[in-house]
Amino acid sequence: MATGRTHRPATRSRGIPEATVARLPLYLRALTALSERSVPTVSSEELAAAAGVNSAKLRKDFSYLGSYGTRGVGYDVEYLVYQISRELGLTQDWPVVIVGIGNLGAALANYGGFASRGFRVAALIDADPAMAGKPVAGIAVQHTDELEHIIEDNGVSIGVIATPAGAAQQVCERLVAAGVTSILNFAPTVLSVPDGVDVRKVDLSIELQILAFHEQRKAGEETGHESAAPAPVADAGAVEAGRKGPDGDVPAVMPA
Amino acid sequence: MATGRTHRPATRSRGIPEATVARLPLYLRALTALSERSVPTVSSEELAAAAGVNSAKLRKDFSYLGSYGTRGVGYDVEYLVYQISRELGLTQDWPVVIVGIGNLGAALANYGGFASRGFRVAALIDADPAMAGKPVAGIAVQHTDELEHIIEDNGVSIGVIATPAGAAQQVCERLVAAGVTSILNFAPTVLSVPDGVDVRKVDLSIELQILAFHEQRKAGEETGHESAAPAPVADAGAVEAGRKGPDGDVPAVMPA
DNA sequence: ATGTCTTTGTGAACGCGTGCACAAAGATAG
DNA sequence: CTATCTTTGTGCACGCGTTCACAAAGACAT
Repeated sequence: MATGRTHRPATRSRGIPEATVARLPLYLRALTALSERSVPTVSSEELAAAAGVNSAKLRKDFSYLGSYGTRGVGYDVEYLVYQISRELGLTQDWPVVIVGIGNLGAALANYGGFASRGFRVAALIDADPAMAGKPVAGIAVQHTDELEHIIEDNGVSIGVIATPAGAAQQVCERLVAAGVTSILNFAPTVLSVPDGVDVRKVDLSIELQILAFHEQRKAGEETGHESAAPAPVADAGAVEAGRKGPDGDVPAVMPA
Repeated sequence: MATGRTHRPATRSRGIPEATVARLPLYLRALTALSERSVPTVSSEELAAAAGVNSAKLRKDFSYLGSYGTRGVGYDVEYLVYQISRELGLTQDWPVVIVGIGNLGAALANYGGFASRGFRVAALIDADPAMAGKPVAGIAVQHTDELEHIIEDNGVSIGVIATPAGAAQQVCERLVAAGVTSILNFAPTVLSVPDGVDVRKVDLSIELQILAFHEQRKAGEETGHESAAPAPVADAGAVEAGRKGPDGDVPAVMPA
């Protein structure tokens, strides 16, 4: 998982567990694919396989939405697509602003899946005056000065932050002050926001580090240490990848 | 949270809970910042605030690594940076390949946080012959034909998939066959992999949909429906954002 | 050396999420 | 109409993760 919810500790929304909400988009995607192939119905087993989850879990997830299946048959694909879309709020239009049009921001602006499913890029915003007016993904970039103006005029409630880490908190505060209540943060920083504002983060660096942890573990087991004692460590990994730094006792100095 | 772990149901690695592993990078980042400011020690309270978590949780997390704190004082910043780095496997070099050099792939290649902390972009791979040889982020893009060759020669065990959804599973299989055992997937598809291979996914579209769900909920509460009954729904949201589609009973047709 | 004060490390309780396993419900055939 | 077969919906138990609250440990002053 690349993100983590912030705030809202156990405030299960309307009885639908957070874990279930996080899977609904997955089901929706699988269902949309079936719909395009004109498949009329699916069983929980088939759909679960397509979404990569357990069928019992899927049935329980759907049970939170209501009884939309038919016993002995399965679920009506079209109907379920509609119900999930509605539950997720995708039957309405969500204008979104992207702040920080660097490599990543531009990539996001160009991302096709963005436009689909009710999301619409209302504006691209960047602090660099040289960027202003330049078209990215067919939309002219606007200067940060316009931020509040844009949010209010378009009724934007979802903001995407793709700025450098240093600027993220400040941008966040301006977005929130202007009326944004949901933020998707790509900057490698912890954002602090007032209650009522949702933040989800996507952090490449964290994901890689988690993978590295497991990778190291696999390599360690492979070469023999079964580690029952607290810490044999010290020479973990070094698999076939040559290089293995001077694993001394001096704290490694970490850039950025 | 933007991603979700796949496989490895309850295989707690070496006694360190998965949830803790996922937070270690967060602590490391906060600690690194402190280190750069030459702060010698931190209390669990301070560090927890910086990382955006509960102090009790942080202490319990650290307790899985060992007793690295001093009661009455706190934690030695440098020492902790080193211990966490070692635990995460960041004291060694991790060559990484990025497959799919479109907008996103290029953004990832240019991402600074990539190079830091032991990760090194070993190669950029794309299926488009026209891309071959073109430099992106100072590295010449190589053709997909070279994939197996590159993986083996560089001892790559971590792969990043930034291809279109349609190509992801196939690329994944080739990566795994060539020896990659950890995959970070940016393509909006469920990847199926053999046991022993870790997959983490980052999915923009899913994140937005989760935000939309909560956003809709907030808007609904605001305008009055406290929803005790199963489903008053139907006119959720439409806040001040003008547009509100014909919210009829015909299943919405979803592009892509 | 003794006492006070701060902060860690953890035992215990609780709640959420998952998965099993089965009863209920409906389709379908005879 | 009855029997059989399929598939949903869910009660229940279990395990992980979070949080509280406090005892133990060490620093520091006297």
